[in-house]
Amino acid sequence: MKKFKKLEPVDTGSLVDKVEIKLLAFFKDNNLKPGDAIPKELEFAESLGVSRTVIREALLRLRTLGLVESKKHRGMILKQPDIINNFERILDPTLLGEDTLKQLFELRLILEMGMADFLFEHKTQKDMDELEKIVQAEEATDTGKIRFALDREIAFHGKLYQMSKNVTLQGFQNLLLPVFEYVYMKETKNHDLDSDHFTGGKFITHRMLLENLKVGTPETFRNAIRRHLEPHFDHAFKNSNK
Amino acid sequence: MKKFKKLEPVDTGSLVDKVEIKLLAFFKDNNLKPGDAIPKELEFAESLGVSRTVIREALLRLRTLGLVESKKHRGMILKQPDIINNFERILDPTLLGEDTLKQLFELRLILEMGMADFLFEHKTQKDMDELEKIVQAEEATDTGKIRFALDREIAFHGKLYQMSKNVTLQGFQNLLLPVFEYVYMKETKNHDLDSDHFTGGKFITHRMLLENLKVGTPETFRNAIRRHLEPHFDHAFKNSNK
DNA sequence: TTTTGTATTATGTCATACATATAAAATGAA
DNA sequence: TTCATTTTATATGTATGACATAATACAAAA
Repeated sequence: MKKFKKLEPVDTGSLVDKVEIKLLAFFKDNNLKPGDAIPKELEFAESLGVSRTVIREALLRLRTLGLVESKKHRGMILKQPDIINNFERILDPTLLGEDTLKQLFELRLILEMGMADFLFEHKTQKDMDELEKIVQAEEATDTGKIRFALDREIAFHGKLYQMSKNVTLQGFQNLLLPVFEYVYMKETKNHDLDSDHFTGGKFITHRMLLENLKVGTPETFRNAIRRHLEPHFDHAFKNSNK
Repeated sequence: MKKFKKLEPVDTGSLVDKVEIKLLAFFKDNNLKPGDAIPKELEFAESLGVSRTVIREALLRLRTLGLVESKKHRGMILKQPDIINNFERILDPTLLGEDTLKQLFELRLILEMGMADFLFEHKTQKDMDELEKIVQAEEATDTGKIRFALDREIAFHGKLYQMSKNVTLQGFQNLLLPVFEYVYMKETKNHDLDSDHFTGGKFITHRMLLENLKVGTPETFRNAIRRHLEPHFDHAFKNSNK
């Protein structure tokens, strides 16, 4: 077979792709910041030499990602992209594959293990009081019913996320919540575990975590919550080894 | 003043919004999974009673989010949404506000603190050998130059993420990397710190982390990396208190 | 059998028109 | 002049129709 010189593949990318890149470059080059207004669709169309349709599609992508916001009928401005919000629409457990679900579940474990320092740094008395209430409420109810156990889990751990004072992290927690619920229910169903497995018995309870948060350090808290999450870690590792 | 019956506010959401919701419902109701083909634009347009323009915009959103993929000129299929990839384009530190940058930086600290268990669970000999090489390479070079210090940070910590065997987490790391670089450069510039502040001196070095990974436990490793990240935590907390 | 041509089809792009919400300008009343 | 109201200009939202183009299947030709 005769050898030919290599032939570079032609640029097959769509116009919209190119325009999107040009737009992003435009924002950067002009040092535009969130809140700044951007040119009109027709102006872009003219200066880039494409139809308004293409401009609209490129801008729509950026809008979908939250980088620009359209003030209806008045123009568009640059926006602080809200990373979290967009995920929510598509992060439906029923639309996700098993592997993705598993990874997101792991991610949640990682977040809870990692936020200890921020809890201790930012906690307030008000936070602690509220957490106390949550724990008291759950101690007052009868245990054993898995569905309620899940609700209590969410209340307690959700409060922790909130106490981190990092709204991006909180957004994440909301995002991962359906995934958590989904996997949680599957865990408890598949393996016929009683809820004690998660909230009581030999494991660290919410009460113990709360006390640790009062008198402990980030280090002691990490060790405590690690043991509290033990069954979930077990679950994550078990599946990873099959 | 005469009292009127309440007048429900009219639905002011755009057509595209509604269509997007309808499309998502369609996918769920028909139990469509990644890989399945979906109807054509014109079919949607007809059955939903709107123009092809609206259908296209709604579908474009879902494409931007990675939920559907368009096989050029052949149709569209459902896709496993690649959550991470899309955000790389817009997560440009120069386009983000200070507060978002700060939160993303914190998020990175949280991730590194939280992944210890997964490192120990999934590490392989090959991983450890590669990490050894990375550390040796950085020990062989002259220290002091901040830019190189940053490269070494990225190499070492990037490898850690990779060792977690969680690709979503790795995607996150890639996502957050520009933010990290940006904040890192600002930290070192603003406070005139020498790179020893980050890599040597009284702090935990990469070498020490590696040794810990060999003979330690998740618990000891967490404490070690916590001290390794000390200056970054300081930075995060300092800003949060002003 | 292999190659080449052709029809079909769905998305990509363009052009144009009109609807409509908003803000700014113009107008009118006090 | 000042305030309230109306008008107007404008940019996005939506609709329609057209054609280009790439992927595919299938027929025709070698």
